[in-house]
Amino acid sequence: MDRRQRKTREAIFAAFTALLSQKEFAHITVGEIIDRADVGRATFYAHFETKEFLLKELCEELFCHIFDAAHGEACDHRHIFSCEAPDSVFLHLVQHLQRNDNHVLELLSCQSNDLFLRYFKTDLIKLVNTQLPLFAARKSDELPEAFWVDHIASVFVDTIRWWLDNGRRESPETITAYFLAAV
Amino acid sequence: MDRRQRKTREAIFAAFTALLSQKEFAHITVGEIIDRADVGRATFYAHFETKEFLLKELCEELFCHIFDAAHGEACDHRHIFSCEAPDSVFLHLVQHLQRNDNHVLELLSCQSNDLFLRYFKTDLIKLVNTQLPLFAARKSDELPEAFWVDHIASVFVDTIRWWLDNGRRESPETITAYFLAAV
DNA sequence: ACGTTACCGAATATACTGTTCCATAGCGAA
DNA sequence: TTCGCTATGGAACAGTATATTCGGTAACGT
Repeated sequence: MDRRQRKTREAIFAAFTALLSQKEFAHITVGEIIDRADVGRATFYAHFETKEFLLKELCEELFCHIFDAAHGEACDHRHIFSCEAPDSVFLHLVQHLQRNDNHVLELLSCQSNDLFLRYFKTDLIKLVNTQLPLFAARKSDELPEAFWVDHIASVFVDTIRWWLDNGRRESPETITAYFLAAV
Repeated sequence: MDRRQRKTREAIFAAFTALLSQKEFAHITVGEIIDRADVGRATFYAHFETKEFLLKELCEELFCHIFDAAHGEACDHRHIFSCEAPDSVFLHLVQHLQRNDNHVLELLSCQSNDLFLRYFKTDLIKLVNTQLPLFAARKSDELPEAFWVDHIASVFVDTIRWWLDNGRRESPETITAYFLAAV
């Protein structure tokens, strides 16, 4: 990829991320993004069709790192049948979210749009599918598998949102415990 | 209230509701609303400050009916210590949602915005607060009350959304059972 | 050093918002 | 019915945002 393209793309991502931590997605304009990124208007549209596509690509990039790490973790556990606490995948996920510098948390809060949440949940469902045995004891037989998986992912997102809306006072360990106790 | 005002208001509500069942809130313009409602631009802004306020007032009107009925039910149960299934409040809520002609279901689906969902959940939390004993057995002691109430409301909304996203194939009784089994 | 390509920046068409104006028709009350 | 009041219509308006177009320029990879 051309160095100019890469630099432009990164500048736009950086500007967009910074703006996202200040105001909600809906109120961010292309004008603001290109001002802060210091690129031309035409350049922006050469890279991204719309604001929404920009958000989508940003999500893909962010979640790629987060969930790849979590998935790797999940695979490790299955391979070596580790004796560690099997819920550590979700704990690591929360820890990753908290220490994260990419403003993912701001994006997950309800001040942002629900597009972001939908992308997040889509990836989360894949992760949950690898962790189903963890929740087998809690599952009532009458519940369809599809509902159950969606439910677990939903509760995780809801728990994170509750955490954020209430000032993130709890530690990642506590929040993970809440999640596992609630699901 | 002036008959003209009332008619205008109803025309705008009707047009807005019809549009909401066709496209998502964000893409609806004031121009479309006043075209369909057949009112002047100035008239719209005499009634509603913005599109968002229109949505808010519509929600208040819709939820007022739905939750008042549910609350009445809840009160009845407490007063007469009925022997009926104590989960009937939520069953009635789901039934009300299903038979509802006001397009509430379309609005609750993820195609709509999350403003609507937030308003819904706010009212739902009030209802859940009157029904806490129902869920007392499921609550782990380590969970804070505030988290628990929010969790129950979240699971209800998530269940309804799953129902809608999957084509509303299940009966209200089944969905209520799923909700109670999942929470 | 070369041809290619991304970029700038300025201009442009289009669309939506929210406000203002006055004339008019409908309203409630005497 | 009559009268004063007010909601409405219709149109114009400024302000803002989107998305596209263009030719000149500078940076790129080979």
